[in-house]
Amino acid sequence: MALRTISTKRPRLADEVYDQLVTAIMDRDIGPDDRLVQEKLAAEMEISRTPVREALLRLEKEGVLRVANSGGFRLAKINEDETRELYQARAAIEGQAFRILAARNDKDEQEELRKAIIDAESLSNPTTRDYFVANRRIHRAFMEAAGNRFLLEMFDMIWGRAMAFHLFAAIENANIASSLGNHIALVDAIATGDRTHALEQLTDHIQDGFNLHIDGIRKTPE
Amino acid sequence: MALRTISTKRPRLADEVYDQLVTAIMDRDIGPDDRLVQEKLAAEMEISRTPVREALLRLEKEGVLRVANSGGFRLAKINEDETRELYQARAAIEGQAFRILAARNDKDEQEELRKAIIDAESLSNPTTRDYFVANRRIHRAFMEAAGNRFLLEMFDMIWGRAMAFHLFAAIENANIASSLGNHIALVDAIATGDRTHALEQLTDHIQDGFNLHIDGIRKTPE
DNA sequence: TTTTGGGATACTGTATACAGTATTCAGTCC
DNA sequence: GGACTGAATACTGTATACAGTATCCCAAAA
Repeated sequence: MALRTISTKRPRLADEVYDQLVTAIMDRDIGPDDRLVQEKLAAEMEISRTPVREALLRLEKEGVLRVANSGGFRLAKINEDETRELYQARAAIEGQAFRILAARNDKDEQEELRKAIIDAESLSNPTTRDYFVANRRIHRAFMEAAGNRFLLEMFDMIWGRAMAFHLFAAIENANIASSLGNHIALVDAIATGDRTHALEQLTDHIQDGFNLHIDGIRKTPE
Repeated sequence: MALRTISTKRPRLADEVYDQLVTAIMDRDIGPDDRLVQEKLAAEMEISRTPVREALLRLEKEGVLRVANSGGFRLAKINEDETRELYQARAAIEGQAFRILAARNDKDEQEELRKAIIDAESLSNPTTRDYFVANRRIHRAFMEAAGNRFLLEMFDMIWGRAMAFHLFAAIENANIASSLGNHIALVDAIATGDRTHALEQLTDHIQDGFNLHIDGIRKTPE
């Protein structure tokens, strides 16, 4: 007899709260001016403060929220310097994954990646958020293929941060469509098996993204 | 009147618990066979379960602890594959920092680093833990110099994980002294201003550390 | 001896209660 | 009117209480 073990993780309200907050942030239901207060949120969701507190503290530790000086939490803000540092970190993480992929140079794997890219890019009537999500999904596919759980974890941290910082809000003001579409070229670069070349291609790609963001930020009205 | 603002962060018991657990893990007071139970810990520290719970959940999210199947938390274990992945991630993060430092090539900065290394390496009658701490401090100095807060954050994550995994326990069985002492050479590599060269030196250095660990793990009795 | 049933136990997650501190605001004095 | 004082308020952190579920253990049956 070979029965699979049942995924034995009981649902926790804290996770639910966490997810709701994250999507609320992505959907801009929570903006930089909103103050998140444990009691208020708990009342609104009709649960106790305990799980709300847990979720908020988690988001704070992740750098998504900051304690407001007058109690409660606010969205963390990011400036141009931090944006640059975030992209630098991104290059480090994703660059390593690309080196791994190019060294392995597995054709089947590359075919999978191509399919994933095409699938993610087939958007009908996309919003800015859709673009963000698709882009993230594509890049995450590369990371998953590389198969290093720590790199993947850090990837998630960085992109979660980007989400929290409303970085993609800035993109609204830029030409976002141009940032999608070069992804197949990245797979091609991996397929050459040349680690340096693959890394260069990715670095350029990320640099493009960075420039896009900076343009967007500069155009964003205060 | 110019009085300094008082560091306005109230102490939280949860942080205290967290710190105590971390040092207990590093000191091997908590081993892989111990089960950490909220109520027990709370009773022992003579506080309520709430802050204990918070600290435990944080450590779990950081990958230091795992929920034991019969309730409570256990130290997370690591195998050879994961060790390799951890070092790969390390190379990505610290490598990026080295590239930044080499590109900047600031002589004063390098002098500071040399001093920091000499200071950290002057150990009298050191234990394995002392070596680990010194090594961590040295490498962290490089990261701080690079000045990217996200890279630094990820560095802490990785080294925290290494600590939790008792990776340095494995080193006990290897020749640890040989892993210290090459750090000045790393600064020299940065000082050439050649990014590729600096990166190579670091990669070798990390590879040495990895080999040391693997040797240690293989020698470790089950 | 091995299996099965059921109750005790252990432990977590959630709710609620309590205490302490920072912030706000109204009232008072100049 | 503006500055200061003290009380009310708002909010967090910690403690305690409660409920539900998985695990363990022992007695009884096959």
